[in-house]
Amino acid sequence: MHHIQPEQPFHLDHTLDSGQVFRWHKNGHVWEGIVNGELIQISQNGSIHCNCNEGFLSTYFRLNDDLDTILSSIDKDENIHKAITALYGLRLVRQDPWECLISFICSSFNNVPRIKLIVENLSREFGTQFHQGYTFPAPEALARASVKELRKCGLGYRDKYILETAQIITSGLDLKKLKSLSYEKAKETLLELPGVGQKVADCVCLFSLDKLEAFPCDVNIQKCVNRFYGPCTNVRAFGREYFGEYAGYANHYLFHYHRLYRTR
DNA sequence: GCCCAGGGGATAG
DNA sequence: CTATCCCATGGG
Repeated sequence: MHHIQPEQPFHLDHTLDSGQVFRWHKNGHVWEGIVNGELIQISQNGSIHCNCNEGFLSTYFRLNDDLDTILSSIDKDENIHKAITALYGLRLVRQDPWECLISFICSSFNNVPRIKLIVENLSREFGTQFHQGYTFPAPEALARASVKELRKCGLGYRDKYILETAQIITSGLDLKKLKSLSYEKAKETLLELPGVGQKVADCVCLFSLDKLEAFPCDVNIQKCVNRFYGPCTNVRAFGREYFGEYAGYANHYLFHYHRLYRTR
């Protein structure tokens, strides 16, 4: 077990319970998740206690992002200010692009507990078993699955999206290479995948491709923006222009705050 | 039982 | 281009 005192503001519960990741579960005071094929155990009691090294923590939890500078830059009004105050230390996570893509295709017209259920089912059925659980399925494993097998995981009508997207990836689309493209170009590529629309593409850009200006727009964010900032036809564009280069942080603070307190 | 969920695709206008 | 409609499933 390592004991680490982060230099950066870091609130573990807000970070892992905010609907950006789906393979983390809290047992008592310890969060457990399978990342890059390994079981990570992490808790926070003043300092961070974990079975991983500081390099992993820094990469996965984006500890090189200067959160105070970022939050200052998005702290534009009383509404976002309340979310920042309530959720201070919430960090965006740097996920694996493939896992992020599949997870958010599953997220459409779905709720968080059920997204978690589906992702666990997929991992159990198509991942690789190791001594502490199942890895997230490789693209090849999903690409050679049958629609019926996928449907058994609870995917519903999304089964074809998952299968066809997996087949496109295995036939030569390297998601990690999208990191080197601009936000617009990366998103354009993602939008060609079945089951990927504006919202899912923005989530993949924000949570796995380092495109911090992405401003995913779901029904919650739509309601937030309309209530706080008035009628708005293009919420994505509004978010990017209003909050700036770190609009994605503003988006996630608003999203989680709205979900916690159900401010209809 | 009922309502709804971090939407996307197809179709019509 | 925008407006509807439908989609499977199970948590709350």
